[in-house]
Amino acid sequence: MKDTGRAGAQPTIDDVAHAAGVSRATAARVLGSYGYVGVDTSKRVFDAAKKLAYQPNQLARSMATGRSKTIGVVIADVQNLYFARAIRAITDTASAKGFAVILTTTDEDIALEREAVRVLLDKRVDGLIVSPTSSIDVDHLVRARDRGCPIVLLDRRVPMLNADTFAIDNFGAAHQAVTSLITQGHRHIALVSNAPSHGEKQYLISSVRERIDGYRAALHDAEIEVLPDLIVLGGWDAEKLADKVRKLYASPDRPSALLATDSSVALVLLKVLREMNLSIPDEVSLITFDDADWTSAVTPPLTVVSQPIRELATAATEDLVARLMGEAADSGKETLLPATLIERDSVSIARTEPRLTTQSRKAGSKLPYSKPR
Amino acid sequence: MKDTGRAGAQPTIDDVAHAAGVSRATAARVLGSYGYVGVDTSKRVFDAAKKLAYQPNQLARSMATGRSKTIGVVIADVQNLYFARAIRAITDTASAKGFAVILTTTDEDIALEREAVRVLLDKRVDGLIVSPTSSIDVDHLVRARDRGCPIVLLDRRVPMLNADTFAIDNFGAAHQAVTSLITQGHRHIALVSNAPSHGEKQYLISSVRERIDGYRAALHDAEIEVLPDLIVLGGWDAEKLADKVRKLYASPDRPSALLATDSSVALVLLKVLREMNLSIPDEVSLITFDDADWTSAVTPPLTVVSQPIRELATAATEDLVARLMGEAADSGKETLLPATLIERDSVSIARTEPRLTTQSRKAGSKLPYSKPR
DNA sequence: CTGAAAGCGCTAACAA
DNA sequence: TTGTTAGCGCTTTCAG
Repeated sequence: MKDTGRAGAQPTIDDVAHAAGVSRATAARVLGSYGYVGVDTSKRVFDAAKKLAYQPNQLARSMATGRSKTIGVVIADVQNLYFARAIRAITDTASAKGFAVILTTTDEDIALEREAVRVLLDKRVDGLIVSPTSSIDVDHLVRARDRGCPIVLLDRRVPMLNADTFAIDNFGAAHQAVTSLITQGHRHIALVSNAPSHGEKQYLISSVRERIDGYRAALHDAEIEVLPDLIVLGGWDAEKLADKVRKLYASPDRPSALLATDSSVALVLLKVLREMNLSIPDEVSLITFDDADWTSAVTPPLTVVSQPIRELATAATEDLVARLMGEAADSGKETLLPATLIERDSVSIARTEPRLTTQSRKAGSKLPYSKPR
Repeated sequence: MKDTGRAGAQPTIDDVAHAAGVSRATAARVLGSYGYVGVDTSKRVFDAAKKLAYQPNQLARSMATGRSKTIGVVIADVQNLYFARAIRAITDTASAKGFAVILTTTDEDIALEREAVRVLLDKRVDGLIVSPTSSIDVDHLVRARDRGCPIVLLDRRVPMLNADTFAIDNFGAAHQAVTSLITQGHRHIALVSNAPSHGEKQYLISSVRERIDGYRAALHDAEIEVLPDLIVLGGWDAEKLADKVRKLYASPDRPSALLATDSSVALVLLKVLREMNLSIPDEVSLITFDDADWTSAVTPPLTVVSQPIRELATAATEDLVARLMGEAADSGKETLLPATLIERDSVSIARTEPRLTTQSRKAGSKLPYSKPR
C-alpha cells in the first residue's frame, strides 16, 4: 500500500549507514557530530543522508539521551497581552537554542495547572517556565523539581520553591504609580484587578498581591487612609468586574483616580466610565499596568506602567536553557527588571474643591452624578 | 538521597510490574488499559503504580507506538490577535482530546516556516495546523504530508496541498464591508494591509489577496474605478506602513474611507489619522477586520468585520484530531464560517460636497483623479 | 578511527 | 488471563 518495497516512511540511521557502507555507530557519530570520524567516511555518510533525505528521529534520540530538547510553558492564557509577548520571546529564544516549546494554558485554575504540569512531565520536557496561579498551592511544582525538572518562574513568585524568578518590582511599580497620582492631588484612589477576591490574601497571584501592597504603602506614606472598598478584586468574569466598578461609582465617595492591574482591566474601566459618562482625565484619572498596543490609540492616551515583558521572558528562557546545558549555579535568584511609568494623558490634577457627593455640587463643576439605573 | 535503594529518578513500568508481582506486559496492559486483565491483578498493579507515583514515559510510548500525541502549530506570531485566539482554541480542544501542542512562530518568513516544519517533523508530531506564509512556496508542506503527517490549514489556502482548510469567506467579507461603505456614499475607498508589497500577487498571503479581490469586486460592481494607489501594502514594519498612509493622505485625493485588513493595521491608521487631525468618522470612515477587544473602547468605536476565530480554530483542531484517530474522509474540504460586519460608529455618510483638496474645490463635482506621482 | 552490542521505557504479537 | 520476547531509532560504552 505504501511506495517502494521499502517500508512506508522515514529512513532511519541504519538506512543511512547501509547506504554509506558503514556501521550504524559511525553514521550516528557523524550525524550527531561527536567522537572521531575519518573525513572521507564522514563525507560518505553525509552524502547518503542527504540522498535519503534523512531526518533524525528526535523521539528516539530523546529516548536514548534522556533529554527531549523541549521546554514546557505553563501560563494562564495566551490571549493575555503579557503572556502573548512572553511566549513570543520564549519561543524565539528557545528555538534559537535548539529547544521546542510545548504550550499549556491554565486559565488561572489550579486543577488545570496540575494537569498541565503532569502532561508536560509525561512528555519529559527538560524544563518548565511557569507563571503559577497560586504561590502556596505548589506541590506539583515541588514534585516536578524534585524529579529533576528545573523550573523558572515568570511574573510570579513561589517562596517555597526556591526557583529562579523573573519579574518586575511590582511593589515598587505600584507604589510609584500611586504616588504619582497622589502628587497630582488625588486622595481617593482605587485599585482594580481581575484577580478573584475569594480566599485569603495569600491566595492572590503574587504579582497582584505585591501591587496591592505597593498601593497601600504609597497611601500610607502619604498618610492617606486605605479604604478596603477601594480595592476591588473582580474575578475573571469581565461583566462581574464591570458591575463592581459600577457599584464603586454609585457610592458617594467615588475615587478620583484608578489603578488597573492590567490592560484588560483598563478596558473594562474604559467601558464603564464611558457608559457612566465620566470623562478621563477630567473626572477620573487612570493608570494601568501593561502598555498594550492600543493604550495610545484610545482617547485620551493612557498613562501606563510598562513592563519589559520580552526582556523578562527572554532572560527566563536563557536562564533555564543555561541550567539545562549544565551550567549549575544555585537557584532561587530573583531577577527584577525595571518597569517604567509612561506618562500620557489619562492623569490630571485632582480638583482642589471638595469631591461631589450624590446630592450637591458647586458652581463651575460638573454634571450631577445620577445613580445609574 | 532518594527513597528506596532504586536509582535517582522516575520509576518505570518494570518497577511497577515488580512491585505488583506481575510481568511487565501485564502492567502495561492495565496501565494502558487494553487487552484482558484479571480484576484483582489489575488492582494490584494500580496500587503499585500509585504507591510508586508512576508516570508513564510518553516518549517511550511514542517510540513504541509511532504516535506522539502531539500536534504542531505553525503560525506567524502569537502576539497577533487572530493567532492568539486561535492558539487558545487549539490548545483547549487538543488537550481535551489528549494531545499536546508544540508552538512555532514564523514571522511570515518562509525560511523560518520551513525550519519550523522541519523541527516539528523531527519531533514526530502526529499532525500539523498551519497558517502558511505563502500559498505557492509549499514544498515543505507537501513533503510533510507525503511523509504521512496530516496538515490542516487555518485562515489561508494552499490549492496545491489539497488539505482541509478553515477560514472565513474573505472575498465575501471584504466585498460586504466595501459595499457598505459605498452605500454610505463613499467612492474613494482605500484598502490598507501590512502584508508586504514586493513580489507578485500570488505571493500574497491568500486571505489578504482574497480581501483585495473582494474589495476590487465591490468597487467594480458599483462601477467605481479601482485605483492601484488606493491599495496600500505596507509590509510588517508599522512605521513604514504609517509612512505610506501619511503619503496617501498627503495626496490631493484622499480616501474618504479605509478598510484595514487587520486590527494592528487599524491601530496604525488610528495613529496617523490622529496625528493628521483627521476625524473619524466625519472626515474618514474606517472598517477593520478582526474585532479586537479594544475596538469598542476607542473613540469612536470601530465598525469591524468579526471573524469566528475560536470556532474556526476549534473546528480545525477537531478535524485534525479526527483524522489522527483514523477517521479517514477525503481531504481538501473547505470550511468557511461566516464573518459578521459589526456596525459601530466609525463609518458615516460621505459628504456630498466635493472633497477638499489642498488648494481648491468645486461645488458638486468629484475630485479629478490625478495620477499620483 | 570504526564496529558490535547493550540499552532508553514502552508496546504488541505470539505463546503458554 | 498472563508471560516472553522482539523491537521502535538512536546513543554510547567497550573492544578492535
